Amino acid sequence: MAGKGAKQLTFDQVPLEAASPYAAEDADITLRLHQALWPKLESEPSLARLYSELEVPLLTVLSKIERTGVVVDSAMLEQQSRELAVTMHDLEQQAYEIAGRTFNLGSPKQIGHIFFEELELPVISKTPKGAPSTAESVLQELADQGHDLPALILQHRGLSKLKSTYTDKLPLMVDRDSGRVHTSYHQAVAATGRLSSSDPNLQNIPVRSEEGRRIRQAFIPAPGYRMVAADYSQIELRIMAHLSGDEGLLRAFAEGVDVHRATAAEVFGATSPDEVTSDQRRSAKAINFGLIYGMSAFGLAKQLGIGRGDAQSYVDLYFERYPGVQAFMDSTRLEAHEKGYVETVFGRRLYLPEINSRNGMRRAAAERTAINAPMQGTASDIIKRAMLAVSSWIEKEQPPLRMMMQVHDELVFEVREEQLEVCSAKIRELMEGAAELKVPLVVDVGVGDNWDEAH
DNA sequence: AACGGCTCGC
DNA sequence: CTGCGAGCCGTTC
Repeated sequence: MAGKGAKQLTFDQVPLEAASPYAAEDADITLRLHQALWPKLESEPSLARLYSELEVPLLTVLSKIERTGVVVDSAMLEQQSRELAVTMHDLEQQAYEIAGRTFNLGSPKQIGHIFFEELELPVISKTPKGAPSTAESVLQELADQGHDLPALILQHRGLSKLKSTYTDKLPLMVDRDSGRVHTSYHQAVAATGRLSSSDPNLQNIPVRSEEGRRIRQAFIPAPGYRMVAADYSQIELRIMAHLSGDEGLLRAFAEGVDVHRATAAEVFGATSPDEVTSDQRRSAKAINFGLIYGMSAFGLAKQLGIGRGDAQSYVDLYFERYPGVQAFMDSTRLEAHEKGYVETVFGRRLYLPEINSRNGMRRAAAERTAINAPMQGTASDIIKRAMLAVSSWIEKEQPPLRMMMQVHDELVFEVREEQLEVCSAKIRELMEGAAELKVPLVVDVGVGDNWDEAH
């Protein structure tokens, strides 16, 4: 969208809109893109195809999604802002009482001074610059030790984030003409091939906390429509199964079992998945996610709040049970070192200039990226293919719906009530068929009167 | 304006 | 010492 304020857009973020007042400008940008990129792509067939058959067609689809926008109930958010202000003021007064003076609850520096100088609380960890950290995990630990002030600040921070970023800001971003909010999607920002979203970012709307989900309740369909959210189930783990070819993991997905539960049964030696405790499942889930991110045993220990030795034995046991995953990780690292890049299933490349760095930290970071990028990037390729398929169907059949948002593994639509069933089924079919992997792709489709309910 | 610290999402 | 983003506020220059 034109007319942004102070914030500077990078070249990659310049929104392209077909059939807009900027059509001539857009055509010029597209031409310059071709001139800049094509010479680097044409010699490599997979890159050339990703560009001309995926990214370029997607441009038009994204442009339409941006222009469509989504209805946000401003009155509901403004009411939430007022309620948050009251609660936050309450928390502030309580905090001043405990601290014995007033201070800015939004200032990590002032909090650090009060905690570690005045109240002499223990320093749990430090920021990269050496200051005592007051991050969420630190406040949580201090709160668990029975300190009241960290608990208050924790609560205050959560509410402050919701208010300043979402409930205050989103109503200001509703377009006067359309009455909807219109994000911008960027195709060439994230190194892995993901889209990013800004002004407003619709890819980080809260969902995990109860208060957060109230914000999603303000995202509503147009009158006569219902909200439909379709998201890929465990897509990155499925891609890990595909890329590694690990038999145990392939079998788990082929049988359609709860994969975290299956992992827990394997790693913790339960005789059947039914015996897995909720704690074991939670640990297995952390291991699975950690693998996708290239996490070390140290990181897993921190995540689970267990000893380093215990975490290492979990990881060892995991690789013993899923040897294909171990081999995949090793060969991915090797490939990254030898070629200087890694690839997705569709041949999208991520170059890793620091993979052979003499700086151990940088090299390790590049190795983690090498592990993660093929999975994150393949998932991005797949949902982009799905968006093209859905878009082609929309153009051909003109179903009564609008594609409104993409959130990495999820597509959100508003669909006329009369055609809800048939449209949902078609969306599921097109998304599940967007790629043929060694495991099935599974899409969960939810329907509701707002984005929260559709999950 | 730039940066650090933090927190929201997948 | 787990990957990829956007964006807020406070602080510093």
